[in-house]
Amino acid sequence: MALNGGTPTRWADEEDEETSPQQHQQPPADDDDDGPPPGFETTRPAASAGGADAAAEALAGVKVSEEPPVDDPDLSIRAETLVDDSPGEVKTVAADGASFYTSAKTFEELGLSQELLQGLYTEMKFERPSRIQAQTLPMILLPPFRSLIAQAHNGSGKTTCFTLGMLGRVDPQLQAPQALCVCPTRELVVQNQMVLERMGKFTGITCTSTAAADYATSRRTRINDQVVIGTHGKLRDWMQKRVLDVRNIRILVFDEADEMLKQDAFADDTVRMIKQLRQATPNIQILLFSATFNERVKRFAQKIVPDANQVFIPKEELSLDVIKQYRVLCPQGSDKVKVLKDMIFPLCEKLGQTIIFVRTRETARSLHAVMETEGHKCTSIEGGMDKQARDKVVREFREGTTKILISTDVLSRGFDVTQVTLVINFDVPVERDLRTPAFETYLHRIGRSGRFGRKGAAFNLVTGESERRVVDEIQAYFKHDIPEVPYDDEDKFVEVLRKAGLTEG
DNA sequence: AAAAAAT
Repeated sequence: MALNGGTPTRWADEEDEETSPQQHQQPPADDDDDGPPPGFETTRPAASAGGADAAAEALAGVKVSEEPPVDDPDLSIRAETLVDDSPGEVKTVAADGASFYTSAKTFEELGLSQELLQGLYTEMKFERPSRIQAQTLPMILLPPFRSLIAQAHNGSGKTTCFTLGMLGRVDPQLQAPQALCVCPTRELVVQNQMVLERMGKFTGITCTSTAAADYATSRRTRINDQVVIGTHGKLRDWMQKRVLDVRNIRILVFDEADEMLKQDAFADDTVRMIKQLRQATPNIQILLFSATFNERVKRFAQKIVPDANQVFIPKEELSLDVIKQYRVLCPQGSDKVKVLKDMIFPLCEKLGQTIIFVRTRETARSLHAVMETEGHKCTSIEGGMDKQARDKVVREFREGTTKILISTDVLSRGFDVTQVTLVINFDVPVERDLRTPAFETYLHRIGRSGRFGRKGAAFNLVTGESERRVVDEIQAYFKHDIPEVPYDDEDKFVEVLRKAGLTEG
């Protein structure tokens, strides 16, 4: 592969329109093998992570004194951090150890265009930055436009951070791709494009995506849109075919970044894409956003983007308290279906919308079939379906035409439908070995409910010893109680749902 | 064995 970095490739002859006064160092090309598997475990800690654990703990109690509009628990900042005496401000020392950032109390402080501010206020109806936005937007939008690894809770406004980041950094006069956003699923691509186009409504900035039909057929068309959003397979294809010209890309975003850096095929593509873009633009700004970064992925991210500012949340504060979580012990597998039929479906009209997560595509199909034959109306989605069918199912669910959606983990991350109040884990989330709990997946799944501080509940349907242990381990990991609800007691179900705030009476 | 791509 030409990408293998034995020699530090720097195309100094390439035009460099970067306004940043600070030339970033080329990341030390230390045995920079492709992909995570070999060099992964032996990674040295990133510079800024040295002693950061202690620092993070010391700072766990730091609060921004002014209440943000979104109820977002404490963030700890994994770069060196100090707190200014003046109220309402958090000053964060940047990864270079010299400059610092002050959290933004208003959107006005961020040097945004009038058109962009108008989009925020009139189209998005935002008033002030949420907590994660206040902290990260200055890092993203103000010189020297450093890279950023940021963790924030589900439903706390991450999308706004990177969407605004992209819009804010695009030069509206330059008709060429300048911002690139990579997502793990088609559904997220569509969703992010919708958000970006709303927010940028008055800016004239154009956006296309791999889910948009225009480019899907005509391969030779060159993309002129300033923002490009896509899944990585198709993006790589576009880059190879030179449909997508990367020479002007100044900001590269990975949504659900920990997923994109996992040791699957994703990671390889992600690392390659970063290397390729760095060759074109050495000081490209890279943003890695997710609600979850386990320790391994975190270290890998720090290696891939070593000069990044970093914002992380302690594990204990990750589990969202607003989402009430329960376990339902079902003696037989068939009792899970009974719970759906007897408890969930009859109540669904009062519940808002429900997503039922299953482990395999086959279960999604068969469970859907079973419910339909019994006269229970619902839809299902899995990655094996054709694109039009997927789009249709999602569209109907967003419109509220359908109330109950059966899904594989294709929708476990990022999918944002405000009306979802209930999540059912028909199968508890497990890793590939089918025994290890998939902690991150669990958090993302239940995070489909309780968006932006609204009510939410999650039921884990449990059959057998192995599933019970998985729930126990999830409970212990997040230090969050997952009490039992009897599978055949309708009154208890109603009571629990009422307590979770989902029904009135 | 979920997911992504395209032939």
